[in-house]
Amino acid sequence: MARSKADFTSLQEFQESGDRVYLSHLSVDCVIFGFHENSLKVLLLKWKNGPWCLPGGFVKHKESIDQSAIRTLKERTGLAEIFLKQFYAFGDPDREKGKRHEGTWIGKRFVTIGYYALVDYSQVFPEPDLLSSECKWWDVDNVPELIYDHNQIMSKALEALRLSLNDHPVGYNLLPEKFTMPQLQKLYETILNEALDRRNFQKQMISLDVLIRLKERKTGGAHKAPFLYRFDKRKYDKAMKQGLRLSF
Amino acid sequence: MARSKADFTSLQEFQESGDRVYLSHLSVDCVIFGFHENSLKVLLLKWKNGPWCLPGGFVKHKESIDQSAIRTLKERTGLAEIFLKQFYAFGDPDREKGKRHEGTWIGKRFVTIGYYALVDYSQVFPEPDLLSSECKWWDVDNVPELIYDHNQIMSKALEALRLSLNDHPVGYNLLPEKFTMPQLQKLYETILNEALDRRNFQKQMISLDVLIRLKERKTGGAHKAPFLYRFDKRKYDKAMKQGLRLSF
DNA sequence: TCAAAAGTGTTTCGGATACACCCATGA
DNA sequence: TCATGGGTGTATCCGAAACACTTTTGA
Repeated sequence: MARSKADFTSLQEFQESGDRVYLSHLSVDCVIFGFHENSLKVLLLKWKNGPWCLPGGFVKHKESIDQSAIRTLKERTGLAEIFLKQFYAFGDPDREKGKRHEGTWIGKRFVTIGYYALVDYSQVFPEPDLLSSECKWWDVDNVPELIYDHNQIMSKALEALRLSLNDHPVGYNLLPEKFTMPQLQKLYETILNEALDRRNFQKQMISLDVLIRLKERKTGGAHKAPFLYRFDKRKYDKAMKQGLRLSF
Repeated sequence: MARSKADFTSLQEFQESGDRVYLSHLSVDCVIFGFHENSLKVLLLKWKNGPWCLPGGFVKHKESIDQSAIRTLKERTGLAEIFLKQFYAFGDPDREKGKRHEGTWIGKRFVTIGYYALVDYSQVFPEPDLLSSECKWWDVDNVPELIYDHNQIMSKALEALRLSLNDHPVGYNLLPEKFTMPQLQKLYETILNEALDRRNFQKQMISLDVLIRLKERKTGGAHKAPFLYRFDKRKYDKAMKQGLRLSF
């Protein structure tokens, strides 16, 4: 799939005729979550000589907003077929306070649709684009000041993710293919920001009936070797669709 | 507040220069729920010589999307300060299949943001507008075929409303100021589309701590006179903000 | 041999569910 | 007087939460 920014050869051209390729007034912002070293990360972008922001994009004339988010994600992480969820639309007229580029296409007012994504940290090689100088992971509870209302968008995404734990499993795409129960627990604890009982957690996860315990154990570490698990993709997807009833 | 359609004196003018007043490519659609005679109703609009649809509107240049939904609601029901919630954005490029007005402003592709509202049926006097010939309440499980993807939007709104019962009270704005416990129960049963135990329901509602039982009883009907209740607005609002943990 | 992590099972408790009896009212 | 709807209380059950002991491993 083509990179959206590549439709233009310069920022100036982009500012002058974004209209030709994209719907005006409408953007998509992605809160890309990853999990690494027992903490939840977000992928952020830094504008050249500017502030940090969420990776976002615009909506092409014949593209759905979902596709637009998928494309944005692909550009930034190289990943396809990952979990992506629309969570809220942000439409205050002054949400983009301090916006520059007055008079250009990009300088118009934009309503943005927020998506959050869950990706496998270890598979991602962050890359900046035409407009940005850096792209890297930040710890969710230590993000810098972001442009416009992006801090608020991120908070709302995190809140949506937390709420989703009550009726959907999480972990596929966020963890490596094989993982241990303690790893899965750390993930939940990190998202929820609270400690959980080891034994009750295990019972609850197993009762979801989306895990397969492998014969292997994770060796190498000190202490007793934990079992490895993987998700039963079919059952996992079913649970994602149907919804569960858990409580954290 | 001015009626949005009143910014133009004719449909033609509207088609030619909607741009002047509104953001292009962006609309708002409202699923307005009411409760009457033990069934859940939606307020629908009929285009002149055309199909039924959800009341919708466009977003003015200096207006938030929320304000736009509030305005739309006001136009249709005359009501202000009622409960309104954004639930999803619909952005398929071909969601408006069969769209007319090719080449005009209104004929462009629109991404629409869905809101649902809960209103007191008895306070509403539906009125059509410039573009529509009829405006009336329909039973939610008996709506006609709607334009574009509006049936889908309505379903999604209903689903969102059902889900919200799990963590938020409902009834304020949807019921008259004073109401009986059986009325409240009917409301829940209607939204959830299932029967609930009378005694357990009452216990659950009282445990929410948002109701005030009045001295009066509802007289006039046959049989034993039920108590009247009203909501404790302060506690109700708090519960709306904080969220509850119920289960239906 | 010991500290630290991981595997597993039992008890307890509270909230949800199921259920029954009495009361008021108009027909 | 009786059918219908409304008010209230209690027993039960299931799932969540609390909790303890054993096993493995490298240091």
